Amino acid sequence: MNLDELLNESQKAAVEYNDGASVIVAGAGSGKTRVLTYKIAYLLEQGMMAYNILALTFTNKAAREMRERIMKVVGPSASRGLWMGTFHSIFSRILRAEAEIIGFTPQFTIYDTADSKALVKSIIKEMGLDDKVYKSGAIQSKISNAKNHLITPHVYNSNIANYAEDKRYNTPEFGRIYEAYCRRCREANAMDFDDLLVYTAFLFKQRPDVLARYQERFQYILVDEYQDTNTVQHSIVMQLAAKYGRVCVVGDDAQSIYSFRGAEIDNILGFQRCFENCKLFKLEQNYRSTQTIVNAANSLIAKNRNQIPKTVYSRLSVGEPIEVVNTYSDFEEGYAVAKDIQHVANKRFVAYEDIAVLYRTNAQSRVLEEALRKSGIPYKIYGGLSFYQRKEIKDVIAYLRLIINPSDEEALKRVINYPARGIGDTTQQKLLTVVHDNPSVPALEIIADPLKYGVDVKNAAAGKLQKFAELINSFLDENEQQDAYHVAERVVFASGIMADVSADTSVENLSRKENIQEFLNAVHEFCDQKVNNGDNDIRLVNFLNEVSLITDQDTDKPEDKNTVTLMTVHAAKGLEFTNIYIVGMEENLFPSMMVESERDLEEERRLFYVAITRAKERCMITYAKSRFRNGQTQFSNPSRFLYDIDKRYLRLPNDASFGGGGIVDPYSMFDNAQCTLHNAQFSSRTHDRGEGLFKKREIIKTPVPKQTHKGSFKPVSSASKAPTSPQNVMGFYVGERVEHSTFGQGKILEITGDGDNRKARIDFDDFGEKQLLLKYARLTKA
DNA sequence: TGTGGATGCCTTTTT
DNA sequence: GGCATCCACA
Repeated sequence: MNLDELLNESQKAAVEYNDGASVIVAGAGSGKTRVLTYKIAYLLEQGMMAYNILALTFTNKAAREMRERIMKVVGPSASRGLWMGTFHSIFSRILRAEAEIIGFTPQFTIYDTADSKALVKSIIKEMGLDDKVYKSGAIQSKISNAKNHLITPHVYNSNIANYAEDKRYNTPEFGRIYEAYCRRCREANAMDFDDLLVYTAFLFKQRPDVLARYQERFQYILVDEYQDTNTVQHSIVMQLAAKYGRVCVVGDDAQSIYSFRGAEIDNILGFQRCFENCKLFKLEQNYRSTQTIVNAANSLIAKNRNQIPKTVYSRLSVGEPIEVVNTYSDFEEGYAVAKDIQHVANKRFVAYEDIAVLYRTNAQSRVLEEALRKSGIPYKIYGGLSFYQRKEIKDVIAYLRLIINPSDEEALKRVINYPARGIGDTTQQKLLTVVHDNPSVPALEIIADPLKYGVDVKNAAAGKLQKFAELINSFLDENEQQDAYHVAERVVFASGIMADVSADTSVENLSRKENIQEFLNAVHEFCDQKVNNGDNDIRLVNFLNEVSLITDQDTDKPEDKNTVTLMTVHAAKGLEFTNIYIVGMEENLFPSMMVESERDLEEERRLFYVAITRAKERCMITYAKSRFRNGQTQFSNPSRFLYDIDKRYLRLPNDASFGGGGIVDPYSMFDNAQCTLHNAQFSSRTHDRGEGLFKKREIIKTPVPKQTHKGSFKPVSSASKAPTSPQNVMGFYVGERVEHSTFGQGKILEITGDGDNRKARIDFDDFGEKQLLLKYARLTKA
């Protein structure tokens, strides 16, 4: 391995320094994975054993790809035993090995977010709290947030300030919910995603002997995407590296976009201070994008105050400017993108798979999808429901979970009456009360003989419970004898799931059946692969351990090849495409409406930075004047971020109009003529191109009669065509003649109110003056 | 106990 | 607009 031939100067320096701690700040497209790969290869070459190296990533996909690359460089045998995986998978492995120390069994279940929410919900219900005030989703994320900051229920409840704060927000019982939640997880022998990290951190903290073992084991620690680590992850890395200090973290503060999940950008910003003589390496040469794209992205991110100074540069061709396109509506935006895709595909011979359309929110995908479909462009949408989140798959998995961990209450609740076996809510409630009152008795034992344990049910219900217990027990027996595939197959048929799914032959049910079949195939494949690798331990428990941490990102299917990719900007991180389209570049969408602080805004800007830097050769940015959102047409201004990019790198929709400090789009003339109303009522908000432009909440909500919307917004035939006249979409103005379905024609005398409360006083020819709420009036222009 | 129409909500989401 | 959830009923 000759590093001189493989790496540039700074990459090589970063690879070769291994005496102590280091941070590698890797700009977008600077060969970060390459450096990590060769660093590990280099360590192996220097004589370090593979099993002494720990490499942590955030996704299974990243881990797998890096493992494959390392295997190619050093060969399979040298890389065998490498500890490479996600934080969650590595630490769940450690926790299973040490489970008894922290009061779990090695078969503990991993609750996904849906399980956590369901548990929170039942706790709220059992505590007799109002679920309108205590929303399970919000409570669950607050619990997650507390855990991410290593705040246990005990610590939380010892701080009176927390209680005062919760009281102020009308949720004084949060602390008790949190405590109950942790207790119930424990009783169910279950950990949520956060617990996998939290328990690891606490285990190391409380048991120096255990920590010492792992410190010896992991002689060298590498962490990818360090800008995305949260407090717990940082704490674990610190503890493991404390003894030898041989740790290397890699990341890019400019691409930190997960603070809403607890990621702390300060972890990477301040990492150097955590170790004495910590070396800092910067990878600044971008090998992905044209100079124009890199420069444009730099000029954007320069507007952020909080960052590690660096100069990313490209030595590839200058390339063409980023094209900024505005359209009247979101529909036309979709067609503008589709038209351009056809252009680059036909004229420049760019393959569809080298093209991606990126958006801020998943909700934007629908319109784009429609435009691409009607234009005959093959596409694939990332995100949405993953295979393992589908109801029928979760049902099957719940049975499997119950087999491995009969205390798993969320799984029990899911399957006890699915398929329907006459065990209704009341019976379940009565049963669960007794289960909770007897934490030392296995739930299955109570189900098998409910009357003996005082479950307050009739004989008929007791019999149904008994039968259910027998079913599960027969699965347990099967699991003693058989491999994962045979158990899963037996469950699918004997539980009645297959019969239920086969019962009706509607289209959606057909796919449910296929999904279950596909799931069985996946179990089979898992077993095959293990056996092929010489590992004959193909018990269900092994399959389940893997499956609970798997996501859809990991399942790339061959039939998805050569299609345009549609995804959120978040999902695009780490990927690259020849052509990138960034759509919906509007105020209140990108940056998001939810932005509340300078910090939030900087994160949105980084998100935009991530989006731009996905492009290798060409990037197009679009924004629409009107957009159908949450059932309403909303109007918005171009994103402030467009003004952050040095305009030397942009091709603007109307160059002449750009100089004055704001993008004035061609439709604004039209706008002024039609929207006297807006001028009169919102002049300070909509037409002030100065500071007012960037104020929050500047969307004008225009109630639109539903039918009319569809008719008037269908794009004509091609996207380039001038926009169709938006008849009754934009709102109405004083003096205008209108028509009402009951009152006939009339003239608007006055318009008052805001948003949904907007009213019009109308003088009808035949009915005289009436005051109508625009929201309901269904007026059309006469 | 299961269903259906009304009601409410709504960013991003590596595990 | 779309989806999940909930209460009212059969």
